[in-house]
Amino acid sequence: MLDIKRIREDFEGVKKAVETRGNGDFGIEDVRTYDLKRREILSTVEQMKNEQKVKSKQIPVLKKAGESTDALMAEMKELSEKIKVLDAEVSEYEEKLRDALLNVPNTPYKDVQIGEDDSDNVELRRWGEPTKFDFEEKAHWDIGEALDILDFERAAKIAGARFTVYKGLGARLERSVINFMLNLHTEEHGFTEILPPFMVNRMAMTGTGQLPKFEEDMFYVPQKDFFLIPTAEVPVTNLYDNEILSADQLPIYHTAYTPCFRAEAGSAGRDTRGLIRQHQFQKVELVKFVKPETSYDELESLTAAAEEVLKRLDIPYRVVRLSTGDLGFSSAMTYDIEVWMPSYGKYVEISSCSNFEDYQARRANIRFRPEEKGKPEFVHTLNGSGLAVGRTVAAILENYQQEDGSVVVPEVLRPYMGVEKIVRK
RNA sequence: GGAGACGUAUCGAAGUGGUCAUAACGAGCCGCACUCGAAAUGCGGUUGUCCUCCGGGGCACGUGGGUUCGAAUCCCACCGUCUCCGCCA
Repeated sequence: MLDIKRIREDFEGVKKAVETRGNGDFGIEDVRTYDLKRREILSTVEQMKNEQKVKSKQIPVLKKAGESTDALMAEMKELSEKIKVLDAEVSEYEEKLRDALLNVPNTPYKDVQIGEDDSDNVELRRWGEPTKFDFEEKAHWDIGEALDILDFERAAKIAGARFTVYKGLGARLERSVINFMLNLHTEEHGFTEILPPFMVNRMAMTGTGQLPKFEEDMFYVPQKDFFLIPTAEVPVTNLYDNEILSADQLPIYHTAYTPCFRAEAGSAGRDTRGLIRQHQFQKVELVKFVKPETSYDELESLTAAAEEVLKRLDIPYRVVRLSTGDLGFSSAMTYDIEVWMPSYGKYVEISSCSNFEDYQARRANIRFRPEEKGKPEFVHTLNGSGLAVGRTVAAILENYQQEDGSVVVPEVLRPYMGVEKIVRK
């Protein structure tokens, strides 16, 4: 969430920044109202509590001296009642303030171009050229079914639409991609691997910004009030919630492989075929906890680490910077890496690398002590896919397909795959 | 799932209704003294947050409620940890 003090001091500026996302002002006017109201009552009740504290110390003294405390106790009872009423009002406004604040998104970074949606995203660079074929290329779902390595029909029987069964070398390809990515990030990019729970509680979901606004996008386990994680960002970022880290612990780099679960509410009819949009998909995530002054450099290196996966797989991609209108709720700036997908005839998102600045850290209360005796400050958090595994598999199948229906295995994956080519068995 | 114990600062731990929560006691850590240096010893320091008319004040003993003039202390719920039993990959 945003710093309430910043909203107090620069209300118009913050409001304007938030409004560049479209969709109005996200109730930021209410934030100001509740904040004012809360502070007004708080000052009064705190004075009364001070009086209560001072006077109640006289009671044991009077008792010891054998004097009557009746008059004082009666007076204190009255005071106590008043405090109770005002305390309830303070809590009420505090809760309203927090709710309102949780529904205000992050303010975009100054470098982010103002725009309405993804059509205003800016392409920053391209790597490689879109793959050309001298035969009629097929989509990955057709390739996968023909090779008997992807089975969408049987997945639908046991779970429903938007699920996939991987089989044989298909399952092995998915696993190879995961291991390749994890090894690259841990061995060459300095990330420490985490294997987190795949379900989290409400507080974790709120810490990274999925709740309270996006509950309908999540799979929910009512029995325990758990949510299936929509991304490893949630468990991994919240690893350090309510902690004060020491300065020499930073930066912290974590990578995690997890399945991700998304209800895909409201996206019916989009990407209905293949691996692109699933209720469950696998992902290797990159998460960073850094000092504020370094976070934009860290965003560059995080993005570079994710790009490196596609470079080594030798698959063409491009990097775009999202406009204010396309930016995720908690993000201040995001680079999307988009992979060339022949069946779509265009670049498709395969990673989203974001700097959340202190927005998530404030929600999850993740701080660090700048120097020995210094006051704790919020860290900056970043994350990005490194990469989405299903989409990577789809991109491999499509970009490496051969005229005879087989798929050549990218060089770097061969040690993991044990074969150079996927052919129909 | 059943029975029980526990949750206080960096750690161990005391406090079981009042005027000792920055919190006893012990350890750790930081500084100073002593020393050629170290150990030992001695002295001092060592939470966070909110409000503020910048004088000061409020809150926090796992979390949230309740009782009371007053709660770390009594009551209720929840969360977590540990032990025993049951079940189980």
